[in-house]
Amino acid sequence: MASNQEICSNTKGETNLSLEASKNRPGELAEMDQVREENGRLKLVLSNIMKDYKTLQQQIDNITRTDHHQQQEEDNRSCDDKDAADSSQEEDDHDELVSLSLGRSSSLEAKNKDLAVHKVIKKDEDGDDDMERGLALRLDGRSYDFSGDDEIASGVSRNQSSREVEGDGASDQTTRYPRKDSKTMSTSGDDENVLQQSPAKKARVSVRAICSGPTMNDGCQWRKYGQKKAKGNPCPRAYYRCTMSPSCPVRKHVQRCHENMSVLITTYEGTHNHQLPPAATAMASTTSAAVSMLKASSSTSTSQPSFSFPSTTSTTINNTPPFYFPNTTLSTLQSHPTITLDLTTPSASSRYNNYSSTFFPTPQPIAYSPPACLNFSAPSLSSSPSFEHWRNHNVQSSPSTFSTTQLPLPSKTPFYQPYSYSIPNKNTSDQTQHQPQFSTEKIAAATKEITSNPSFQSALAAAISSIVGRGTGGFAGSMESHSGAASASSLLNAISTAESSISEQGEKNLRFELSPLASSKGPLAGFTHQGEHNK
DNA sequence: CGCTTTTGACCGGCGC
DNA sequence: GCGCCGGTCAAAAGCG
Repeated sequence: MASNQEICSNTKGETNLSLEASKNRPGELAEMDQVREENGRLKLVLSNIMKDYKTLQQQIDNITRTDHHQQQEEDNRSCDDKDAADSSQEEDDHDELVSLSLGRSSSLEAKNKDLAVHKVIKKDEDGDDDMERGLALRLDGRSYDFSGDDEIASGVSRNQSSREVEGDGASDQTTRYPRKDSKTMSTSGDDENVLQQSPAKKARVSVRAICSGPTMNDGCQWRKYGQKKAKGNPCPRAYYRCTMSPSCPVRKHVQRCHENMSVLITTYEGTHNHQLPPAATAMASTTSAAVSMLKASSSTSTSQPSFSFPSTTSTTINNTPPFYFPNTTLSTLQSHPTITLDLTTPSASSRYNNYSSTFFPTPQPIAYSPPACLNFSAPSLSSSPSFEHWRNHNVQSSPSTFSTTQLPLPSKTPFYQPYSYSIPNKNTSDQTQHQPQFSTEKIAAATKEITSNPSFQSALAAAISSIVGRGTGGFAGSMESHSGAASASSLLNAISTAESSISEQGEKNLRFELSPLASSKGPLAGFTHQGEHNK
């Protein structure tokens, strides 16, 4: 607050000085006007930020209180009857999930989330400028995820907010991310400060994708600063740093999988501290989201040196459902929590069957649907598509299309419900009809438009990872309860980003797969895109 | 000429 | 303490 006033007074002072100067140099009047305008804008932005902050603070308080209350209830219940508590816990979880999961908006909160995300979409329909506004709204949603002390998230939010104010946030960024020389940066990057609170090292997001080029095009500008042979892989690992801002702490390293040379493993680390082009926003924000998830996971699940989704560790701790998403693994090995997205295998059934047997405390009696799959043929993308276009487009999907009726499991399996992210579900009474409406259309339309743009693959992968990761139970209920909207918005953002990315880089024959378990046990959250794009 | 890439050296963390 | 290893630096080379 004090800083707010300070800034305001400073801006006034600057304006006065500017007026003085303008007397002497009338030629600068226009410039002064600009400065004044900018000051006004900054004030507006500041007041908006403060408003948002207060709102979020209130929400965080509410969440904290609710959580505390729930915790007490659970404790009491466990004292009464353990078995009964387990079942009721499950139901409780279910109920909680209803409020947590997007699309299962039986609670007011979930409705709000849906609404928030809906806003994003609506904004996205209007073009780039509005997409930025959408990002601002997304920021609102995202902010739910993290209380003010979560700097990882705020790193993302900062990015988004800077977009929101169309570059005026740069000064803010400068304040938060003081420029450092490269020497300092190498050992204490900004995002390291961000992660200082976390006992673990920088979290990473790793993406495995089939890519013929030396790197995936993720929309960012990278400069190679090193190459080294890593142990166990004859293929050298290339190290890149983001060059879009001199102080940007983000690094990535790229390495070919020696088992399959067509597979490129890209690992991202850190959070961008600058504005990003649309094509890079999704990856940046979602990697940050994934990092946040990892951080949350590590904070709640410390007993295992390494785990993969689904993990019951966090479930046990948080009474939240374990995550079960194919081709995604979470590892805290080497003190570097890493979320890995495998976009290279259509099915990872064997792998994840193992997981299911390993991690699921009780047999899963429910026979799940076959892998959810989207299969679309896309029309040519002659003009830049919009979400309006996407939404208006009829989805040609099989009954087994990616939908909340399959993706998430039946009510008896609350485990997977957090991932029933059909975002704009307004009618909770008719989920099967309405839930998939948004997500399916959205994704389906996106797939139609999207070609085999590797950058999109990575971006969407990261987006999905963030979505998925947030439900892993690593989050406390309160966190989780708010993560869906933000994560889903990450997905949306990824899609919108892909839109722009594609329109810029138009490529052909997208096939994006995040295949689900083909087996009976998996909650099959997978979809396949097949689209064509004629430049 | 300026920017990027290459590549050997160096550094710090970690395990033994 | 030592060695291994991942990661980074920085000078040299390459490139447009």
